[in-house]
Amino acid sequence: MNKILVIDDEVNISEGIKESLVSEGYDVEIAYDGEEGLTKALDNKYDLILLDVMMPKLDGIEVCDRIRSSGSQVPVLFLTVKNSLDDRVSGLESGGDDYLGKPFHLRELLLRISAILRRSEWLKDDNSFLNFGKNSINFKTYRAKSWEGVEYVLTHKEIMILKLFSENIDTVITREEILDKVWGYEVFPSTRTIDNFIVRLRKRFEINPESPEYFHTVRGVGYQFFVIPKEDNN
Amino acid sequence: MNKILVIDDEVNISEGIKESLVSEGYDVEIAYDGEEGLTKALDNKYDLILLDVMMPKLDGIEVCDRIRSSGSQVPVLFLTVKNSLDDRVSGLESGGDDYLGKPFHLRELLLRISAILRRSEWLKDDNSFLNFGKNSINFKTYRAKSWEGVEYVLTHKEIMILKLFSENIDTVITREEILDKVWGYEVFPSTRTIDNFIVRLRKRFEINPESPEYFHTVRGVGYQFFVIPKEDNN
DNA sequence: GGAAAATGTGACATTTATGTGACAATGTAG
DNA sequence: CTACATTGTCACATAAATGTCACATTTTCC
Repeated sequence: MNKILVIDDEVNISEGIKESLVSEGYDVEIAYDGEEGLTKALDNKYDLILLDVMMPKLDGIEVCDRIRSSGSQVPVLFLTVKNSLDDRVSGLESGGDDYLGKPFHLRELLLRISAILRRSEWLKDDNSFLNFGKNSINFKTYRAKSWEGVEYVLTHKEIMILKLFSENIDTVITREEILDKVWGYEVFPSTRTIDNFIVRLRKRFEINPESPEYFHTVRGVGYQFFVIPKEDNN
Repeated sequence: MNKILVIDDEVNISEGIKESLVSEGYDVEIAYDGEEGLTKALDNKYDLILLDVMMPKLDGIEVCDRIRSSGSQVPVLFLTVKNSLDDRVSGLESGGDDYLGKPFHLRELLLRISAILRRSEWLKDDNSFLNFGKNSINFKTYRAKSWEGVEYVLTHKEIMILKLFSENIDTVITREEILDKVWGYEVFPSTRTIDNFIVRLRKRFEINPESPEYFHTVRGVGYQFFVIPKEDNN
């Protein structure tokens, strides 16, 4: 069950939200000011934080900054009053967080929450390893060891692409699907970008990048990843 | 072809969306207010509904709720204006809906639509295989095994044509239909091209390409594909 | 605030799936 | 049986897709 922390000093709002979320099956806790919220958030046990921007003591932006500087990557959805949306919020928004202007449709809130959780769920699964040939990838630590024994620390996008491949071994994946899953809907890099990431992966993990064994091109469509099963030489 | 219903009272927006979607190969209808939209939606013949939240007469949330309470599970993608007012707490039930804030990038809209349709297609039926005689085609991996045990990696067009056949077994398909479905509306190769693809398919999958068992010519019209059911030799 | 890393873009080289046309074979109408 | 239209088949041309690199831009981290 997904755990959500609501940080909002307006009791009727936070209680209302809690009630709705609970009835949707979420596990919800409330904090009534920034300090309390920050303390709870640092427990690091939530899947999502709903954060009011305007609060006494410690405002939402500040709370978020501190959460981030503690190293936590938990998604934060800001609740802002219309027109008080200051620039700092929109800046943060692009960093993976989202915001919703108050007052809002409850339904819209629910939709956003489920969208955010759906996305963050993706990297969380514990299929944390991928081995192909003599290469191995650890999705939790972002580390990889290539066939020639070189250790790499992979970047976020590299890991995401590998993760997508690892979940769709053998399947032809279109560039569009890769964009959807890895980049999301709101950014539109050119499809050449994908090709470039493939090039990098090949350089690292293919013995002959020119005639790939694992990362195959499917002309006119996208890419396809096979794992050639390890031979058991017992 | 996927049918999409657009419900939006802003004519320039809905027309614009329609135009783009049509050029992407979707079949689109528009409703200009909630009531009309609801009526059409209840026909239950759409694969996806794009629904503006703010509309006269009957707002989007209400329309969606009524669609849901009619028992329909059609995916609904809301188009919401960020910061929109109206804090009415509505009946809520998130049936796999998504939302998109206006104004939005056209490309983002298209991506979401194709993602949603892909998802619901997936649920429908797993048409990822085709077997005829001793041949087998895997549409996910683009691989095929012929009757004589040869493995082929098929190209995109080959797969698309086979897919078309597999969805229209026993039906005579005209060359024009093949062009529409496989090549789309914006390219016009000569119809001889199709014949060539048929030749290739026959070479690969027919025991006697000269007297085909599966890929039949229908003179003056097009082609027709049968699957001769596998004999169970118990 | 600046350096380093990550990501994105565009130009150019390379590859190849697709498309074309010539000609052969085949079916069909009269 | 003949003539004409349609389709089969092949070899080859080519436009479009991808590979590749160097550099631009953005983000991250001290």
